[in-house]
Amino acid sequence: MPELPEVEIVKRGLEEILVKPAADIQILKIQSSQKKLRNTIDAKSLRHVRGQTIRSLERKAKYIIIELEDHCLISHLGMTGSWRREMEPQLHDHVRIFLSNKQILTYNDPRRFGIFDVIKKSQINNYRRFVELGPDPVLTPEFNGDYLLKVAEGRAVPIKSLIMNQQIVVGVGNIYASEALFLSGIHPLTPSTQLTRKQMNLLAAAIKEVLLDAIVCGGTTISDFKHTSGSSGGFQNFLLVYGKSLENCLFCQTVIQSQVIVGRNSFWCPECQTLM
DNA sequence: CTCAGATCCTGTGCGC
DNA sequence: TGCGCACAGGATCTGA
Repeated sequence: MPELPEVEIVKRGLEEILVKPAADIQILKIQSSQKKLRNTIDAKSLRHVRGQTIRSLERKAKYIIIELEDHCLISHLGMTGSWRREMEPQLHDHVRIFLSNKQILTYNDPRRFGIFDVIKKSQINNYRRFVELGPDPVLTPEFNGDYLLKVAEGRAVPIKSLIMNQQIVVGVGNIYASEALFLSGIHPLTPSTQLTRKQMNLLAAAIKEVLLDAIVCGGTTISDFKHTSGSSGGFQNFLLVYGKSLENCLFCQTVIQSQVIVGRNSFWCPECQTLM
């Protein structure tokens, strides 16, 4: 479900609920389903955050961080995770946060590929899931063509796999990888080592552009991505190749191809995207 | 070390 | 209508 734009939209939605109201909001209680997500939620750590005031929200890669006084709540939406503000419980609710303003914030995740963790604020830079993350294409200027050229050295992987590797660059998932490669005219199977500086410049710019455009549109809803408010995204109406196999390329009318590349379905226009 | 493939889950949609 | 299968937006582990 969620790549960088969707996570950014959810983070902004949570900000509206938790940070924007004039009065500070405290956490009264957190309940966990005790079912395993990617991690097991430590019941003891949930008790530590009782009574703490919510300070701020942050997005790091595809993670959302809710900063409290001494602790942070860290969540990752996996494939099917969502946050919503609603009193009624639903199937696959895993974390329910009872707030001092009498609202309930719930993390729901049918496939349970998501993550919910509580850590001390002082430990955030040592948090194991954060230590090997690459630069953020939206937030950091160090992500550019020169950077991609440098990290591609000695890598035999197809370029699509390279840009989906969160150690190389964060936030790009299966939809936006296909879209960015289309925008930059690069075939997804091109070996990373073979791309020129010019192509890497185009690719870095395309990644930034597509992620920012998708944020402006409120993210991409293919089947179940929802804002915290319950509304859907809009970028699915502007996808150029993802999910469009056998349709015609918008620019040249050539039939769009698809193929599984390193385990993920991939889409491209064989005319606009040439294999080197 | 690098890489491809399997794996963790549930829900949905398709063909038969 | 019902069943079985393929597939889905991610990250991590295994074994070659």
